[in-house]
Amino acid sequence: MKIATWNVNSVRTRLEQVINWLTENPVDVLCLQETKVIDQDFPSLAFTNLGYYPYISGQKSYNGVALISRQPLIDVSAGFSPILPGLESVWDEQKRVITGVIEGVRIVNLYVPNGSSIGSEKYEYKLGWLKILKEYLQTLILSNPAISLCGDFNIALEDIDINDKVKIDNHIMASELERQALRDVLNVGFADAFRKFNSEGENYSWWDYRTAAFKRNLGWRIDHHYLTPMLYERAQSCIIDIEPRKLVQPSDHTPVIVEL
Amino acid sequence: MKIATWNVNSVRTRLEQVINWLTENPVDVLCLQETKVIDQDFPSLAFTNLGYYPYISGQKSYNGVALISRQPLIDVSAGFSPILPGLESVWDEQKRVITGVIEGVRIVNLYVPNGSSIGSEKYEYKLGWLKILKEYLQTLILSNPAISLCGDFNIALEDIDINDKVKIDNHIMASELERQALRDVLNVGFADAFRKFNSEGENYSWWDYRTAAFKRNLGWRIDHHYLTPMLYERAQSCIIDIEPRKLVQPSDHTPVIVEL
DNA sequence: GTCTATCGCG
DNA sequence: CGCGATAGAC
Repeated sequence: MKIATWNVNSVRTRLEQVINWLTENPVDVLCLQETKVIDQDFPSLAFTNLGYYPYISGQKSYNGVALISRQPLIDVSAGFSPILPGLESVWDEQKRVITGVIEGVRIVNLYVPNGSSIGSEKYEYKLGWLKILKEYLQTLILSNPAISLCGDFNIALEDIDINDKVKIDNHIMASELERQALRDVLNVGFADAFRKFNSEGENYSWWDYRTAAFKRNLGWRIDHHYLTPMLYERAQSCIIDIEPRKLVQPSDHTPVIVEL
Repeated sequence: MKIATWNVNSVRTRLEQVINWLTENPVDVLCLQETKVIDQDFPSLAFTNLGYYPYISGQKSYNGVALISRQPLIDVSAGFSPILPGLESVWDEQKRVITGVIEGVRIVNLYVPNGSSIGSEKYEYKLGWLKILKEYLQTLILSNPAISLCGDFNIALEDIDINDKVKIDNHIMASELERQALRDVLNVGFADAFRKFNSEGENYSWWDYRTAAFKRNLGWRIDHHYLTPMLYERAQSCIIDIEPRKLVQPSDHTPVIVEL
């Protein structure tokens, strides 16, 4: 089973690229982030025409996640609150979480808040959101220990995941508090699929649109697949496909694919 | 000599279409309106690469005119004030006039104000502008009686120039005051080149983007070539090329070409 | 740099 | 409907 994660930075603007990529790379589940579209305007037909089942959770302008699956998913839900019923609904105003089950594997697709800058209100929101995420995963794992967690985490856990032109010290997406919060999430029982197969640097999934970052390979590895132990053992490969980032009018992120 | 007028509704957005059209239709002078770009950002290179000489007068966002000539032009000037030195400079804030001479023929390229709605401030500006235009042409004609006047006039002089779905009575671009003002301009000594060759209705140069106007052929003939007597006698043809209006992302206007 | 929403304009 | 400008996000 192949699962891909891709922050497409507007599914409508990127639709042709996404459809072309999915045609060339017929993964079982494609996890999209930053779809930037309300559900009624999501271009579902383009995916159903390809034989895929789209499950979507979107909002206007910002955020938005989707699961595009070759087989129907079961136990699909969006947001934290279906799993954490007591939760204040404010945590689900931003559409950043969607999950469903295929062949016994629970796929969780995330768009972690960016955090803007260290110490900002959005930074606090990001840290708080990661705390909720931990509870969410702790709950999910009780009923199904096979979880494949992926998405745009907006965090690079190790310095090797960041190009060396960046002054990492207290940089957003690399600060100790963010890394600590993410490690705390992963301590629920997840391991990084990419690092099972590759311990090299200069493997990035995101390059800023500005300053010709892609051409100079000044990227970050912030899009991840994290697997619970059974799935981690089962994983056959995890690769970053940089081809879509080379196209004209690309997303600033590129797909990462794990094979289970 | 062939002269074309085309309101391109942003020369930058339409650049590929304009270059393709000019390659297929190598007219001697292409008169553009609504270039919507300041002079330093005008895509001159695309035209010089084709062997044309661009003469431009633009502003940010709105208006903007250009003469694209196969031969260098002489006596080029933009705005009314170079010809009417006493004029208040406010009449040249909007870039709507450019002129130059080729083979003894003075080309005048206009983007007449739209006028918004009857009785509005913009309507009064349009009427005032046409008064200045008359003085401008009266002055020009003194030193050169061979004038080819073209552009987007935003006025249909006769009901036959307007599709019959429009309630013409007191419609902007068809009101009696606008028509009177334009007739007054033409009385300086100009005749409509198109009507030398064609007396039929349903010949339009502009179709509103809204309400699928082009598909239903609900157009207006508001882009004109007006000629002083010598040139009118000399005119060989005047045709409207509706092909560019059929393209994807077209201008709402299409070229009109006169052959002298 | 790129994308979205909103606005003025036509 | 489609263009450009602007503001906010990332």
